[in-house]
Amino acid sequence: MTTDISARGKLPLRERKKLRTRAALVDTALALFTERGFDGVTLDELCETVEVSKRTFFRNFAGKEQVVSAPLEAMWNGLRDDVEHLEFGHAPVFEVLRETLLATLTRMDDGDGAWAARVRLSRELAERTPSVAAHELQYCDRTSAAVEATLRRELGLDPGDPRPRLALDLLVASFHAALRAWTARPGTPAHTDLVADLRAVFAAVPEALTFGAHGPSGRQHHAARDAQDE
Amino acid sequence: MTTDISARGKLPLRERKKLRTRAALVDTALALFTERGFDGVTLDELCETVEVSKRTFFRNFAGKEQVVSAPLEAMWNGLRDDVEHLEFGHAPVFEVLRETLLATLTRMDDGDGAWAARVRLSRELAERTPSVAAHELQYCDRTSAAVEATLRRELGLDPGDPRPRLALDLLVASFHAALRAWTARPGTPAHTDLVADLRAVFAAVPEALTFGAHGPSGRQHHAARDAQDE
DNA sequence: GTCCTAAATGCCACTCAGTGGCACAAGCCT
DNA sequence: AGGCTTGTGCCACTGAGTGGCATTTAGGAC
Repeated sequence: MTTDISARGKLPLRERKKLRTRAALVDTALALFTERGFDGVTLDELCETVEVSKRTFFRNFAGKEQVVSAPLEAMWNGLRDDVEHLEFGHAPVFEVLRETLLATLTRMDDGDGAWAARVRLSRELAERTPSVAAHELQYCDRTSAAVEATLRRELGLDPGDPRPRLALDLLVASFHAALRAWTARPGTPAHTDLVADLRAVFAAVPEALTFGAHGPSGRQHHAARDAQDE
Repeated sequence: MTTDISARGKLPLRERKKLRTRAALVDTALALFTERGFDGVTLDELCETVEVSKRTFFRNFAGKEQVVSAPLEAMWNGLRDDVEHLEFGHAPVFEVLRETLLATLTRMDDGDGAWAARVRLSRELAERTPSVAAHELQYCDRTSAAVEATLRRELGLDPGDPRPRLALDLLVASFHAALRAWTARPGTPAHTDLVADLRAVFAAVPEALTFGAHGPSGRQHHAARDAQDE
């Protein structure tokens, strides 16, 4: 089977149909689950609405939870791929990863805010559905493990060195903090708001190790809130 | 119903029987799942072996995964409770949390290594069973959210301040890194080895933000390995 | 010790996510 | 157009998980 992508700039019909089915399942799931709850909608109902068989559903998604977390998984996949092509200079690895995640996140913007809208719905469902949250965390963890392996390989790091994984886990924690701040914003926050919130959280990272009950850092802990005025 | 604990230093029979049932389910599950895989043992089989009904199983555990992650959940519960009773001085919050987790972890040592043995089995199952790993991560995340709320309340922190959660997530990431190092040790590592590994990871934390591809930190990144010689 | 009540357990029927097998349909290539 | 590969739908099934309810067990009052 040859696929003449470069000549026609298009995926084969098979691939296009598959992507359309996936997208239809994601969008319909997010809408129905948001309206009636994750457990309030069976997969039979979802598949009937989209007019595919349940067997097809499971050919596209590993489980019910994954249809909800697909938008965020796409971003983590993007980060994993981006890190594969990174050039590491002398800068701290955490700094490089930070900029990479910001770039990856920025690139998820499809221009019409569709991705951001999906992520919002997905996030809200995750907050009220433990199994969805669990699935997302595990997917993220697995991606981090893959990225860690890349870092070790590219940087020639010792297998016992905990620093790469700590850096990655802090990167992920920052993203999750930004996501929480973003979904807590009033109204319908935009993609750019999420990027801004992530920047603000990154700015607060060094102080995560040093802030105290009463310290001289009081002025700076408004960083996350100030970013919302941009 | 009055329970005369202080007078006799004992839990009521009902509570004791319940704890015994729980422990039997955990130990049997860990043994059977380790031998035949998580998916290779049904709950019907597990309950028949322990001689309780499946209904009772679900009165004790929220799901099949939780019977595996129960030992670690006990530790996170301990940390959550310990943080409720913390005195915060002027030290950095991360430092206080660090010492608290070390104390909590140390206290999980029951003297005969039983808890550590359960955690090892649990950890190994989690590594080869995504749904177990997912459940653990979500439980941990939920506990972190509870601890974060305590920190905010006790320290009078702003709801938008990302630092407490970042500190907590870094604490958790450190524990997971230590757990991975510990289970990777040859032989049957002891409870004290886990404490040592956690100390070593904590020592590496500041550098997680600063290490680079080629930097002047090369000497210190053996901290995790040196701890294994203690 | 007896009796009553609260709490725990077991049994049962059931739902629904998830799986595997296989026939049929659709797309691709020559 | 024909043949082959890939994708889909149908179906039967398993096992985690749930709710209802009868029975058993433990606890407390007298």
